[in-house]
Amino acid sequence: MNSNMQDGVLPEVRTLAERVFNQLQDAIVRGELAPGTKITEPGLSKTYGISRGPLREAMRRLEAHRLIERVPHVGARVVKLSMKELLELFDVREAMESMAARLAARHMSSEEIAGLREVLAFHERQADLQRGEAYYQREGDLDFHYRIVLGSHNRMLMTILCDDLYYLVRLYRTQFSASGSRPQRAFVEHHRIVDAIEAGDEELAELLMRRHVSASRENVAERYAEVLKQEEATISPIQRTTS
Amino acid sequence: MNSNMQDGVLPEVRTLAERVFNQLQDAIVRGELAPGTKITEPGLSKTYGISRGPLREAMRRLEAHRLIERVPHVGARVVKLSMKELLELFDVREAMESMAARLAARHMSSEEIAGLREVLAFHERQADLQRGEAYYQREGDLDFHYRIVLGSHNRMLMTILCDDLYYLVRLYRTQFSASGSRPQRAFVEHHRIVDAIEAGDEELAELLMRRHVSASRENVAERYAEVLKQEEATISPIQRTTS
DNA sequence: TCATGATTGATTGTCGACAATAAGTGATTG
DNA sequence: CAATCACTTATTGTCGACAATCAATCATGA
Repeated sequence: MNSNMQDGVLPEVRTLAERVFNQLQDAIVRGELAPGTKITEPGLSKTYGISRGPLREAMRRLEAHRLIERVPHVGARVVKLSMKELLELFDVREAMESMAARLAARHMSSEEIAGLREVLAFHERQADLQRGEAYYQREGDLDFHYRIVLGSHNRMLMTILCDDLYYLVRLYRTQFSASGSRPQRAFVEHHRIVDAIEAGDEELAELLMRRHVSASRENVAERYAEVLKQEEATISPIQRTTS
Repeated sequence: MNSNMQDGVLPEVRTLAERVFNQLQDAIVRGELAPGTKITEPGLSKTYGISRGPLREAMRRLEAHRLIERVPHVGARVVKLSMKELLELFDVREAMESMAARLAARHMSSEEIAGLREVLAFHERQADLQRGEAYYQREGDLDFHYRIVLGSHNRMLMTILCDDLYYLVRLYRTQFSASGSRPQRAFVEHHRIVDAIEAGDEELAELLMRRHVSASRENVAERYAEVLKQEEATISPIQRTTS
């Protein structure tokens, strides 16, 4: 079962601009185009073998998805998420995904819930096999959240979260090479959330999802504080002399 | 004091595409371009006196903001919000704006809070003068929400709400010619929310904002149910014969 | 030696024309 | 008479070229 669907229906790439948009999006999210890289239209135009017209169109869409940043008459560069912006992203996710969980508890069918349980079981099995390899766990986590958003049956929520924010989440994970967040605890939380959804307990589902995202945020913030403290102790003295 | 600021700083329209984007956005939101209207590139190109290049760029941005809908090789038309989509919009707003209120309670400076109070007072004075004229009340309501979102100091939240969703809200208000929602009660709720923010009570600010948006949603849903029931009783018999 | 100014180079913004696709119209056939 | 097919027409997708703008470099002067 293909759980990595794109916007519900596969988009049927019928135009050049769309194709190069997908290619660029992938390249950015996978880290092939490093954050901060300057994007020049003639450059990409040559590498992808198309004219600047459709390319500009693709870049406009990338800008709308916040994957690149443009300045008029100057150019575009791949976004470089700061930790501040990452924490902002978590706040938005906390708000939107907890609402998604509430709506999922209201609307999800028993088939959808069964599918959700399958996703959970599948990724736990994978996690058992390859300990330490956090990659699949991360993708699995995103799959789980993805499913619940779909279960909200709210198209606007789906668009904002799945089409916009999740690409940013994946981008962050490559940029910060963020290690998987609290594996076993996350699994337990996932199960509790599904339980609440299955019971149709909107309040609880919302609350649990909220805590889940919030805990993830705190985990990141904490790790960030450590890194910052270490830099404080090592780089700072050098910086003092050079400046 | 100009409370109708756009993205914090006025955008300094430096390019044709940007200018025509703003013009089109205004035309759509004000209802000059009726919902469902087909948009043709050569047509707009002539009316605005520019070539198709920047026009396509503007249309891409409109599409990203969900103000028009495009189908490859077919064309674009102005969005026509259904009641279902409107209720979806309210759910998203409930989630995002309650989070904004929480963050506003955490971060808003006393100057910002004072400004917020001014906005409230100003619009109440206006409402006293022109009873029945719901227009200013509606704009005032949006101003209030706008300010709180800015007070969250969360740029991602600001972008999603102020740059994307609020234009949809205004579009809805022209499409459904929605009458102002519960004037005096809304005013009371606004004051309570500001009180909570000023007290730094995150939980309460969030809860009150949530109820405020939710009540607004229920008001719309109720009104919609009435309209639906009336149509059921009048149009339906005719429809039965024609079909 | 440093600051300021003009110049050059490259990149973006804009335009008009051509090719490809889809919808509407009319004619033809079962 | 209805349905299907071909054709016409309009609209979108794509391309290459020109103009406007910005950044960097180099020269000039204090």
